Amino acid sequence: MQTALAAVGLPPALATIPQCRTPSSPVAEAKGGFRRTVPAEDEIFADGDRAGTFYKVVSGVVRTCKLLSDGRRQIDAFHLPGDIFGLEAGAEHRVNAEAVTEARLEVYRREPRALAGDDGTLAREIVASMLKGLERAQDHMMLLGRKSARERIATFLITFSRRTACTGTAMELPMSRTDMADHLGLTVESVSRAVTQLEREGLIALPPNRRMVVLRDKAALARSPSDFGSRLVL
Amino acid sequence: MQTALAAVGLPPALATIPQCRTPSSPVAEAKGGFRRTVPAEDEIFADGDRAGTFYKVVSGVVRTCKLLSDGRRQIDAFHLPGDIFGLEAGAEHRVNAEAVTEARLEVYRREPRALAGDDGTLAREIVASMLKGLERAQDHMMLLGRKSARERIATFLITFSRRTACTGTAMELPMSRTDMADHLGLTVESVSRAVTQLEREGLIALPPNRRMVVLRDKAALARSPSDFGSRLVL
DNA sequence: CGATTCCTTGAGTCCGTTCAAAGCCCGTGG
DNA sequence: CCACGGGCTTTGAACGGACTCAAGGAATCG
Repeated sequence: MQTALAAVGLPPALATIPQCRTPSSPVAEAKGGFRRTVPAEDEIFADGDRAGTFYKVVSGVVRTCKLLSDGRRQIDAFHLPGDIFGLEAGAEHRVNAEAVTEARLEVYRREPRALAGDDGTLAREIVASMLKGLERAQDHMMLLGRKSARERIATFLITFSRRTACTGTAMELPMSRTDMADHLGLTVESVSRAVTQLEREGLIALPPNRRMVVLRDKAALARSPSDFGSRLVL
Repeated sequence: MQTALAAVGLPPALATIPQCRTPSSPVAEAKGGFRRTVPAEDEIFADGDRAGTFYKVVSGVVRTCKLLSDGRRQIDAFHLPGDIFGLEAGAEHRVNAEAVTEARLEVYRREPRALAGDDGTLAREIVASMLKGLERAQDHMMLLGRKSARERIATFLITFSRRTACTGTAMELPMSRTDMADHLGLTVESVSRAVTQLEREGLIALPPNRRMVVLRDKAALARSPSDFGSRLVL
């Protein structure tokens, strides 16, 4: 247990965190329910809601986003199975969360009581999730601030394929082009054009079903303009 | 102690974290040193370095950034006194950290030993810092993905004035225009033009010393295109 | 007081947007 | 089984905001 926490670089004692009940049954329970199933496109919580709970994705895909008063939208992240979202520093949520596909969620209460039970697994997950989220946010800020439309699509496809542990070349994109656009800081039209361009270049193939993509050359997609640092591949 | 942690919405038991020594003396110590002073523009750590330590800003300003192989740079955050930076999910740093101004830092070892001593204050700070960092990252992604140059500058000035708890209207910007550009996803020229535009509009004033700004109308600066959600001001 | 560096300004270009329309899936119902 | 309808996606043409390239100005430092 200690080693696990140490692995994410934080004190082993963190493992004592509990306070959030460990789910027991795989299906929804009476009292409040530890699980929740949300239909595609339904809201999970809204910006401004009291942040009394947070969630872990069991299956499906969730998006968290912010809106400006004039309707502009920024999807800050897509959450895949295993990901934790909805944790806030303050008392209220600061993003909207919606199901992209039908999603099964594990719900955790944020309140201080109910410490008992947990063996620290969840605590470790939470910390790891926060750090991972920050890391993804940093990468995404680089994408939003400095990459071209073509690079954004290429990076997105590669990143998503890695996150879904997609082994082959075919991959399903659960979200619409509009969602991709609002995640990548582009318009739908630009997304479409960039995707088409990658297809013409032979890096990807686009089956009739537009939610599918075939990554024909992952290496080329990944090596658009490489990052410096750790995994620098020269 | 428990209440403090609960305030950030995480289990009180987190407070038991320690593992990172609490600094004792306000000046540099022999063994490894708990404090470190870095001259302006000097590197603190680089992308790819082993992430054996993390830091808290005592005074001065620090920037963390990523680079692409072709030189494009994205500053993901400026860290002000009290902020914690350099915590990583993995074994290596994934950003570069440099001092913007001369900076005094508190250095914490990440290793699992040395649990003793801390009363949980640091643990709470770490968690709060991670959540705060994530929140700022979300806001910044909205800025990078969806806001115009003028809006980016306005948002940046307001956000920075709030973070520095700048009470009056005059504010010092410790970073160069280039740093602002690389933080806001713009070019230096665009930053300069947008700043000039805000001045012409009377929202700000620009003293001869270009590192200074006078926020003549914070309300107008803040209300560019307002966020929805929690603090919605209609 | 000169030199360097940073910041600003100008002119022209380009990428992504906007506006508009057509194409394609897919579900529905005849 | 196929025609129809609606939403999503793609494509086209023109526009515009930020970028690039290039110079000029201002402040700071030696």
